[in-house]
Amino acid sequence: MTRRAQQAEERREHLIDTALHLFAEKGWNATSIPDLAKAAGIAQGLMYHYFRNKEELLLAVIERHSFLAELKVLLSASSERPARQVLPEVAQNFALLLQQKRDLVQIFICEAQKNPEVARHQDALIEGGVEILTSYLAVRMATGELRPHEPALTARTLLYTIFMSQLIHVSGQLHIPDFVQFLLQGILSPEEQTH
Amino acid sequence: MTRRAQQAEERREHLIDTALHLFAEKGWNATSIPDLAKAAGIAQGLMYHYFRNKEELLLAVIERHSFLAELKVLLSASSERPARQVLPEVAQNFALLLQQKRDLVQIFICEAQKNPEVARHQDALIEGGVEILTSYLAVRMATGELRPHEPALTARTLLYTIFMSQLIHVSGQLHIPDFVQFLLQGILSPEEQTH
Amino acid sequence: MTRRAQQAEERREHLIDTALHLFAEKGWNATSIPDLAKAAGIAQGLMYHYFRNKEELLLAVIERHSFLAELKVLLSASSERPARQVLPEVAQNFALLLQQKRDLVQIFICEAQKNPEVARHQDALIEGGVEILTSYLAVRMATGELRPHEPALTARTLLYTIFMSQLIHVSGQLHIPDFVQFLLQGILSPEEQTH
Amino acid sequence: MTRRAQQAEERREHLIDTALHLFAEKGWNATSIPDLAKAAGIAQGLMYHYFRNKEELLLAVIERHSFLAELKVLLSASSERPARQVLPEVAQNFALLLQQKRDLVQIFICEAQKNPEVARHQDALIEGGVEILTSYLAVRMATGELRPHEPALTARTLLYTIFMSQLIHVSGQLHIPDFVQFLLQGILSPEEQTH
DNA sequence: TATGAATGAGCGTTCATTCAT
DNA sequence: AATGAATGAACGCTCATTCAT
Repeated sequence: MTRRAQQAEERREHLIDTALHLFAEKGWNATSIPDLAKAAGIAQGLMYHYFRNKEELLLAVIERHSFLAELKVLLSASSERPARQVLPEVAQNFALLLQQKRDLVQIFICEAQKNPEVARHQDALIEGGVEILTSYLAVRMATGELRPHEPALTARTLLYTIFMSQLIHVSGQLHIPDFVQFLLQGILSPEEQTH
Repeated sequence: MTRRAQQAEERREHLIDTALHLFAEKGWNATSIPDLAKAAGIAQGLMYHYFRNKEELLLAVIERHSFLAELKVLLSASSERPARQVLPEVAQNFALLLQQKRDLVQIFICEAQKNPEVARHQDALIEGGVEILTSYLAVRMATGELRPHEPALTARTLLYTIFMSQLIHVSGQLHIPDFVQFLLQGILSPEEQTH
Repeated sequence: MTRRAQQAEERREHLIDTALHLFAEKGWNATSIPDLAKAAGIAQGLMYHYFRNKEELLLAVIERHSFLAELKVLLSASSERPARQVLPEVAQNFALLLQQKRDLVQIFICEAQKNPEVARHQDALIEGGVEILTSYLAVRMATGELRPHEPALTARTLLYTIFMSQLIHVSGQLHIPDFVQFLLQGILSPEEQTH
Repeated sequence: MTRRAQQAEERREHLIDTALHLFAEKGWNATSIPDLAKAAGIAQGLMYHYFRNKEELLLAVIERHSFLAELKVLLSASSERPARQVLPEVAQNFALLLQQKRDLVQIFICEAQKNPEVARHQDALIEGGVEILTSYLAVRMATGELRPHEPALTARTLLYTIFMSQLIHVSGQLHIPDFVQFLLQGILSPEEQTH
């Protein structure tokens, strides 16, 4: 890669990162190209050398910052370790990831209903997360640690609840370790339950 | 009230309802006053006879359509009836209510982060729901139907999960009766569990 | 005059007075009918029962508050009294009148160039003043108190200078008694004066 | 400076000049951006590339066309030449300057009371003129050409009167050479003058 | 690659005015 | 006489986008 191409690539990334913050803060619609150009320190026109238009920039932001990969790593718990150890970790890390990616999450939530492409990404992310967590739970069910039940339900309950608790800014708080314990009580095999 | 004033009141309501749909569909920001006026069949200028500006219209929409009252009725289950009967009903009805109020829910989620007044309304709604459901669960815990645990956790888990499942348009679906059964397994007293 | 007609007349006057202040403060153009109606405590529509439109209101204000009559009284000095007594009084009273009528003066100055009808009124006022003051000076010239000269010049100098000093808000001030003394005496040294 | 930048600069100046005329003709408030853009032959939006808003355009007009410098040159009469030669020239040139700058004068008079920044400029102009003319007169007083008096009074009388005679459109006219002669000489009969 | 001048449509909002009540 | 609902044009201004340089 030439020096020039490298610089261009950096500039592109910089634009995407700037856009991420602005889109999250004010929404895609309310973020203007002048805003963006000023925040990124470039001329307005230059935007259109890197992206066809404002919508493409939105998609680029989402693709660039989508965290499906991180989410998969995070949720790919070693199937040998017990759920009572793994789930609290997974839940906490998931909450942390959402916090780090709060900007993108906001964009997803607001823009998904208006833009089908965004909705596709959102769907892939959530279903990807559900799928991999479900697999893990299924294994733990097979080992007998967890009682027989529909593991996708557990996965959705865990992910949805934590997602919601991060999404909305409410005065009440969800204490995640307690929440996981609570979930576990429901799904552990009777012989695993110690109280 | 004169005929004139009555007609005016109806017009006002009609404007609010029109705005509800458009705001939900395209977002508050992307809904223009010309859009709105055309959809409502009035002149643009008339909007400002009824509302000081576009933001006040948003707040009027939220106040007019806020469903805290309905939510409270819905969640005010008779404390004498057992949770294993009541919770499935409550969950289903909550999901139905969210579906009916989908437009408002979308507005809440998108606009709450940009508009503190909207955030206040959203918070009141959610915490109101959590509170009342928590009370019911506490009673059922006192009767011994539910095992001792933190009832607010159950309330949040139930409401958040259903909320999320209505909020996002994903390919995977959450089957609500199964979800409630799953939750119940975790919180019923051992002697109540029949499987 | 019936009671009703009296009330209507009062209302009309009240509207004119309200308009006078608002027009002077913000200009005719920048004063809106809603502004005016609110300030006068009436409904917008009522304005149009009393005045055909906004421009007619402007003309009504000017006609109602034009002070040509007062000006004439003020400047109609007894021709028997000497100018060295009369002119200081006249100047001071003229300045006072302008101060009282500051609102109307502002309207004249700003609107005269855009509205020929207003210009007509302004012209009548100024030329009326000049004329009557000139007459007085002519008499005093005939008596020999004043040396032979073009009295209209004196009249204009006196009126214009005081008008300007009231019109503009400058940091420097004109002391009117000194100004009149100065006018009376001229500025050349006696030995320079050749006539 | 590149060709582009030069053209831009010219456009900016052209906009200012166009605005000067329109503002003077119709007033700042009554001059719309569409008016202006059409008169200048540009798109409306371009205005905002050159000026932050309509008020900044007004200030740019005033700064660009303010004639304090010209006024100072004009009034900086050689102190060695006698007032009876100099004052008529100064008065005539001042009147000519006001005529050339009629547009700006109109703007000053109308907008100064509503816009403090404009008022500041107006004050600077008038007081600047008064000051420099006063200095000259003081010198001529010191030489003995002019009798002892307050020279600022003469300066204000001369400038104010000429200003007013240019400002208002009245049927009567002020003959400037006669006016200056008159100022120089005073109006009392010699035998009435007591000093 | 990068600039920023230029466009024209569209924004939220205000307005003078009309008119049914 | 008095109201205030209703209109539609116009306002100041911002926008996404284009393009000559």
